[in-house]
Amino acid sequence: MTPKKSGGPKPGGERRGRGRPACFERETALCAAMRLFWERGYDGTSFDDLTGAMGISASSFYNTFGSKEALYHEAIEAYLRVAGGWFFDALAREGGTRAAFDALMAAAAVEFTRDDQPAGCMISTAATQCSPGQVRVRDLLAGQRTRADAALATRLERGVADGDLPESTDANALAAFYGSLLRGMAVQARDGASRERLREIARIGMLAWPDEGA
Amino acid sequence: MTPKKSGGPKPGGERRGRGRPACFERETALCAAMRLFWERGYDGTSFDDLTGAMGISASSFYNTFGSKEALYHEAIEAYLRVAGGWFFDALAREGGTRAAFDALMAAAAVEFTRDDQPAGCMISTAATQCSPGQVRVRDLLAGQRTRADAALATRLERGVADGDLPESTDANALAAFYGSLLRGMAVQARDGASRERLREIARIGMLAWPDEGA
DNA sequence: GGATTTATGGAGCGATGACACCAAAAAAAA
DNA sequence: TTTTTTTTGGTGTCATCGCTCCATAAATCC
Repeated sequence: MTPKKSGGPKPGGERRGRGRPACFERETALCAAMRLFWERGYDGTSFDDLTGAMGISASSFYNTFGSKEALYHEAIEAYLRVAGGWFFDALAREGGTRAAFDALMAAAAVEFTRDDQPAGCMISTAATQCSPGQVRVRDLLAGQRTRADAALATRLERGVADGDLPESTDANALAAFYGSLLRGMAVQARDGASRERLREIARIGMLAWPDEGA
Repeated sequence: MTPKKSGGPKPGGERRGRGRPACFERETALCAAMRLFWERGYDGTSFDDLTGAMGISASSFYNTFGSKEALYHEAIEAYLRVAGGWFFDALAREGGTRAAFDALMAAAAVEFTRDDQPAGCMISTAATQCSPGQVRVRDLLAGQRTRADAALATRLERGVADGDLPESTDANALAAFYGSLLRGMAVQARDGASRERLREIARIGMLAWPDEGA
């Protein structure tokens, strides 16, 4: 255990161990799994599907990711990090609250219909119906959806505080409305709706924005 | 093979055959299957789950309904007939177009949160993500959703013709908006949202109704 | 180079999936 | 009662599921 390591002990996140190095990149494999889960859902994606798309063997899979369910957890995190950034970006953006939601809904129309990704949203439409054995996965997804709505509500509350919205605004109800609309748009996208059609839905959704006079 | 049939060949729909009568009612068993599919989805529901809930054996199942997929088709029809009537009733109701959609959205909030039924909608949230092997089921569901949106659009077009909506109204886009919102509400219901919360979402959705002045 | 450490491919496990078959049972018709 | 028709329970089949084990290959450290 003399500190004469070859290069550095752990230069960043890259592990420089002693044994044989892996012949795949963890992040790349994870993204492949994410796309597959996104496209097919949790139990629509089999072990063999996963190892095939990730380009690794069953044993590599198991001692790198632990289990299918653990991988799904990581895939969700990867989704939020890699493909779901637009959601949080729109909420964090400068400018008025209405402009933020306008941008959010417009971004959803674009992101749900990218031809380099599966249609719709990985989380919005996942595990809404499932067998008793997958109740943990369902609760995980339901929790993520609740958190998304909570993020919307937080932004709306800030809008009320900033004077962008009437004092009488029910931020939780309005957040639930926009959250519902986003999820419905995700289903439409999955069923093949065009970007323009989603953009229209988003535009109509903004007509429900609380009036100053309300 | 003498043509001396017993009495009447098929008096109505009630089959009075010669052999042993079934010890279960077809409709009752079908409804039990519908509820199970509604709660757990197509592949979240196993053969054994079904036969158990329906109270019949595997062979009775097979020669009464043909296959799991054929039963699912029948369950969808049963859903539309038994539990989905409110949708078409609201669209067919007397009065203005806006009142019809108001009633529709209010009914959705009620129907999605009945304690004598699974939460949400059997069709809205089903098979949005699935394996390649279940593409037929997915297309069936997507088709039903498309038909629902088409029904909304037809009613809206009538509204335009009746003068209830501005000539400039894009009926297809507006139908897609309300269709999306309904599906999002179904997801919320599945995640445990209360009837009052859904009622609020529906109310906000009606704020997007086209202005006469638009 | 030799020892050590780690990843890899492949075979195989028990469980469950949907479905199929068959002899026995039950009820109407003759 | 006998015949005919149909349902029924039980058992079996074949595929797939997620997962595990083990001998081997490939790197690093001494």
